Amino acid sequence: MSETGPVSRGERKERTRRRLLDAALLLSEDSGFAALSLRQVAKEVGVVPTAFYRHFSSLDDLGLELVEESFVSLRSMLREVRQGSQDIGGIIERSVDVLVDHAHRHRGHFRFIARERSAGTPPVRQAVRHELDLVVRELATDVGRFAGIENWSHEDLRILCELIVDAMVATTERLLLAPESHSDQIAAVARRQLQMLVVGAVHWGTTPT
Amino acid sequence: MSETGPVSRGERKERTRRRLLDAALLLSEDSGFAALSLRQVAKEVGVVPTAFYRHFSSLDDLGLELVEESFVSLRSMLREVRQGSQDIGGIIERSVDVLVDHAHRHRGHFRFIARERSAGTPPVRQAVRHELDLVVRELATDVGRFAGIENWSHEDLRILCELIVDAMVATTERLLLAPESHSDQIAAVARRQLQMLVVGAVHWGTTPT
DNA sequence: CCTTTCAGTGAACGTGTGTACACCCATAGG
DNA sequence: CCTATGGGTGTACACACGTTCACTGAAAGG
Repeated sequence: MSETGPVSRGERKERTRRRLLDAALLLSEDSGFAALSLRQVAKEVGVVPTAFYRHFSSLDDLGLELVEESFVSLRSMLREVRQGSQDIGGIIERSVDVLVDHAHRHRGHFRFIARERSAGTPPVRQAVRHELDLVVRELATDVGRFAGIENWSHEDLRILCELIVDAMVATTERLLLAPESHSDQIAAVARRQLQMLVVGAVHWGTTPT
Repeated sequence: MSETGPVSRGERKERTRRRLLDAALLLSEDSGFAALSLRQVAKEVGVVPTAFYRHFSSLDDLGLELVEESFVSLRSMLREVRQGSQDIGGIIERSVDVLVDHAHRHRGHFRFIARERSAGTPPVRQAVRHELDLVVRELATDVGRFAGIENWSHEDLRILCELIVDAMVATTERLLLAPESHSDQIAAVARRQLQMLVVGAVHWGTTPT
């Protein structure tokens, strides 16, 4: 718990940069990144407004950095999900558990993605949507390995994964906007929704629509 | 096309009120409702800032009004969806067509719902989420009438409809953030996603998970 | 040791913000 | 016709905003 003071100049700079990023993430919780001011962020860090420019050329610049950071968190979650049991029931169980865990541990990042995907200043929004698109693709290659799915068209696979990602983003929002005591119930709903999606996928192509 | 000038005092007031609501909706397109100022809205309407208070006690007050308006649009869409063909394939086709149509005709309202559901000032966000919850419930009573579903638990029905609504909100965002020329492709994806969900629903309970 | 680098300072600018207040004057209503 | 109502105006305030500029002083580096 000892506050190890930074030593070198570079370390000091990095430290302030971090604090700016963290402050921006924290302050945008309430009303979103677009309703954020450079001066608020600087004040929160305890630094004069002009010092901000030593680290970022604009708030949007900082925002894009937050997008990258947030998706590092998101991808670390995906990695943790991948290394697990192989039967479908177990994967769903595990995935939702990991989602709940990561959503709370990286609350700021996950909330940021869910929020700025639709709101936020245009460049930030666009960056988030682009990254989410990549995540959908990655998920598609993972999901494509499952039994009974190998012969799906690339397109159908992407469509299914888009559905999954949208549902999980919505779940994340619910998790982070409700009191933490509701987490178990929200997780139970998410599990059931994934199960429904899996049932749909398993019977896809075998059922006349 | 004739600009019928208002006559009575009440009509004049209502007209200005409308213009304020419309201006707020328009200006919040870019960066969201939370990043909006009273003065911007007043200037857009061509009225002095203090005149705003003759109609709303605060921006949030106006925002809550926009929530109500937006869900009037949303519900008019649901009504239009309901009065249609009865076979499942037809319903999906019709639903997506109506969604695309309404999303473009009431662009502001639909974008507002999708955006402020996760961003936006807390009271507005909360109002949108509450209304969406009601819509999920309404949809559940509709969907519950279908063959092969009558014996579902109330809970499973709600969970399925939450999935559907989340998917359709995500679709709406895609529709309104992409150029209108992509609408057909996005609609095709939405149809396929609804089909997958229906397949899942039809086989729900008959498949061991 | 002496110079250079550079994260952070502090004052200043023009502009935008919410809100208070006294005012105007066309319409509504007796 | 004469009064009262109430949208809308104009001015004013204290404060927040982004950005500029010249500056300081401690660490880096030859």
